[in-house]
Amino acid sequence: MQLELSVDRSSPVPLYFQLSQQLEAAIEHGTLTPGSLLGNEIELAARLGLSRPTVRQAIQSLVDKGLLVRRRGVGTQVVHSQVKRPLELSSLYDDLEAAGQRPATRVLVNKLVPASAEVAAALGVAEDSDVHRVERLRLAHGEPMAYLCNFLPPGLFDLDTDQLETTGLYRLMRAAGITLHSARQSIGARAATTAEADRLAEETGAPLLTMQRVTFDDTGRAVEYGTHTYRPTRYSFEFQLLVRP
Amino acid sequence: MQLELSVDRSSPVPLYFQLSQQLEAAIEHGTLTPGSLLGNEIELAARLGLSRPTVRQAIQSLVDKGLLVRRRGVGTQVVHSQVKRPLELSSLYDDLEAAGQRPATRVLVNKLVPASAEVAAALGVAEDSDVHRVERLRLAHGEPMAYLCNFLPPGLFDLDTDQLETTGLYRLMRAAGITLHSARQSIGARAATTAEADRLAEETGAPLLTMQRVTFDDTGRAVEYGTHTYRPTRYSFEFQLLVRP
DNA sequence: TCAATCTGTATGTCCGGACAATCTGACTAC
DNA sequence: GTAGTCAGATTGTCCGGACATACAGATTGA
Repeated sequence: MQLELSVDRSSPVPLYFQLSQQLEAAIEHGTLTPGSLLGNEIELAARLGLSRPTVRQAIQSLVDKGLLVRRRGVGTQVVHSQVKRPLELSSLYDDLEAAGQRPATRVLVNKLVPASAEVAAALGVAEDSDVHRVERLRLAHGEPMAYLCNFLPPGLFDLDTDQLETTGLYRLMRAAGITLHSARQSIGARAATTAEADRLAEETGAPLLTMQRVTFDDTGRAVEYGTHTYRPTRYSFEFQLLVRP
Repeated sequence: MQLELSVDRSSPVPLYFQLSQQLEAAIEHGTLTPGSLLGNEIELAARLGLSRPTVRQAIQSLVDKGLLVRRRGVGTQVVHSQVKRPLELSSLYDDLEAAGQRPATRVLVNKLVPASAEVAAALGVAEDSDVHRVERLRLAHGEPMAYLCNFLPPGLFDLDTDQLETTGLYRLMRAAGITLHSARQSIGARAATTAEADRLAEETGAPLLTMQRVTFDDTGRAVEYGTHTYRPTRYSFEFQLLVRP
């Protein structure tokens, strides 16, 4: 049976993107079964009235996502394994929301403070210069899940406490026109101090999962530095990795 | 000043790859400074005697690596931030070796065992069928750093204890012709049991960093399932993430 | 003075074709 | 029977061109 594919040339959506989305949907939906050959590019292009480079571009984007594997002389196959999504720069808020956990946020602190040496180094600003300090408690089902402490350089965008309570920090940044580009992360663990334990309803000395992150926008500016602690009984980092070819 | 670029058409190395490597080296070396424009593609292609698609392919590969940013109507810029390497599917052995830590491995167990339900589900084999069980202690500077417990389906390759002591598991798999494709990881934390604490020279109840991982090859087979525990005072997961556009 | 418009420039998308490299499977020779 | 060889199939690389689109800065108008 042939897969039903078609493209709309009057649409402003690029042709290769239309095709890659349809293929991805077919894989997701199970119409294209794992291990099945995709059929050769030439014929596929002819069937759709597209050129081979356009078809290749569509296929390539799915190869980059890890959904397809190409083999010279063989063809293009759907990957067997259950690839869900290759690790993205995710926000805890979005993750929880996607998991249907209806996250809540309590803003504990939202003020300007002088940058410590550590924060200044991470954000690339002068020591003791003003930076935003935001402390938040993230809850799911009424239970505390994580304590988030973030520092942001001033003047980036308006840090409204009400907005911080109803959405995630990354979403606010994107809405403010900031193009996130990359982040440097560090995940570790340590025993909870008494203050940390109190905030997260754990006991002193209980194991905590920690994450530090500096996020950069596409101009190379550091736009956020965060120190987060998670309750390991409630949260763990799950992600899919791709081997870079 | 113009960057010195050249391609060797007699080389079997693809032209776009030659170019991307030279550009990457120039960025690494500082010849191309962060924020500098790369010069437009048309002229670059003309200067090198290449076509624009080839130049674009070279540039695109560096954009995918996060080293360059393209802006329509503006040009292609070198990213400011200190991108080191976007998260790879790394092996602890390679990581330690790259950090100059001269890792040592002590193989505690290397035998065939019947697969438990958990292992069978992860590897996609029948329950109670034979699988390899490998337990290793990874040390750096004579200090235990991590306890690694791995399960592998039988018949993949020869699991030699001596080789396991002198190199990493991933390197052995690659050497055996297995093409690693993706992995599903989960990073968490928990308190050490007495047995775990003894192995890692920690105290019972001390926080441990945990990682579970299933690795797949390019045919979709699960080739390895691992449960690792790390001493958080000695090890943390550090990596760079890219925002997928 | 400030805002809207225009224009140049650079990347984004798309085409059609050509040849090379590699894998699979069948055929052939020993 | 086994190993080597060959042919077909399919992706990999590369070319040259065309037009669309978006951004930045200069120009123009109010």
